[in-house]
Amino acid sequence: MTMVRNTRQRQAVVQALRETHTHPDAAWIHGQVRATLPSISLGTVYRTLDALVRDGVVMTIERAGQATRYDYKHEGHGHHHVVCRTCGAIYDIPAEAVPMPASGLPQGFQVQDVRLEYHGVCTDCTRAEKRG
Amino acid sequence: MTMVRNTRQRQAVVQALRETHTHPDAAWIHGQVRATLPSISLGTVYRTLDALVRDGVVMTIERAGQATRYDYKHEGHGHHHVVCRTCGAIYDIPAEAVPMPASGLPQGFQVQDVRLEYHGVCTDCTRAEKRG
DNA sequence: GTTCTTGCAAATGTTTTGCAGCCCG
DNA sequence: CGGGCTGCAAAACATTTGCAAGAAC
Repeated sequence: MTMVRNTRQRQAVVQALRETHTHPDAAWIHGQVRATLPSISLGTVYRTLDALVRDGVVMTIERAGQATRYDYKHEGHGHHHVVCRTCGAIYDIPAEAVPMPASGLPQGFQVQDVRLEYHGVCTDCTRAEKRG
Repeated sequence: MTMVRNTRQRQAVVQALRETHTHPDAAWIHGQVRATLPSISLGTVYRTLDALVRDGVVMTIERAGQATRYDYKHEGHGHHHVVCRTCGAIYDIPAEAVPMPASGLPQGFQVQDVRLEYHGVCTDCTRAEKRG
C-alpha cells in the first residue's frame, strides 16, 4: 500500500505556495524554498507540485512553451483566472458563479478540476502594441 | 503596415483543422499537410497555428509538457473541453451556457478567448488505475 | 528494516528562432 | 519589386526520469 510521506520538502513547498498570491512557477518556488532548505532540487519541487495537484490542493495555469504557474486553493476563495497572452500576467476573478460540470460529460468521467480562464491582452500590453 | 498573406501553407493548415474533430497537435497537422505540401516544415506549421490563434479562428488546449492541441472554431458549435489527465483524451461538451466575462476583469483587459475546461480522469484510465 | 523520497544530471520533447532565399500581392 | 513567409537546423526551455543514497514510518 502506497503512503504519502510528510517530508520537509513537501512542507516547505506548501508553505511557499500559501504565502504568496503571485501564481508562481516552479523555478520561483524553488528559489523561495531554498531559503530554508538550501539543497532541495528543482526536480523535487516539480515532483512535489505534481503530488499537490493530484491531491487537489493546488491548481495550475498551463501555457505552451511557458512555465506552469501554480495556485494554492485557499478555502472559500474560489476564483477564476485572467491570463495575458503577451506578458503572462495572471489576475484573479472571484468565482461568482462557479460553472458546475454540465450534463454531457463522458460516461464515468471523474472531474477533479474545473478551470475557467479568460485569455487576452492586458492594458499595458495593448498600449505597447499600439505604439508598435 | 503588416498584412497577412494567404499562402498555400496557411490554406492547407486551415483545411486540415477543418476536416478533423480530433483536437490534433502540431505534429499530426504537419503530417496531414505534408500530403499536399510535402516540403512544409514543422516550424511553419507552428507559425501558422500561432497566427490562426491570434486571429481567433482556432483555439488551443494547453498542457505542460504535452503538445498543444488545436481546435478549429466551427461557427454555431461553441463547446467546452473535457481533458483526461492520464491519457490526454479530449472530449467536447456543448456550450449550453457560455460563461460571459464576469465583472471584475482588470481595467481595459481585452478578452480574446474564454476557456472552460473540466480536467480529470476518463473511464478507461480510472479502470486501469484500479487494476494497479 | 522497508519503502518512499531526494539530488543529481542526463534525457526528452515541444516550441522558438536566426537566416538566406522565396513568393504573395 | 518589397516585405512578409518559408525551410532548415540549431537553440532554448520546461519538464521528466534513472539511479544510488538518504529519510520516513
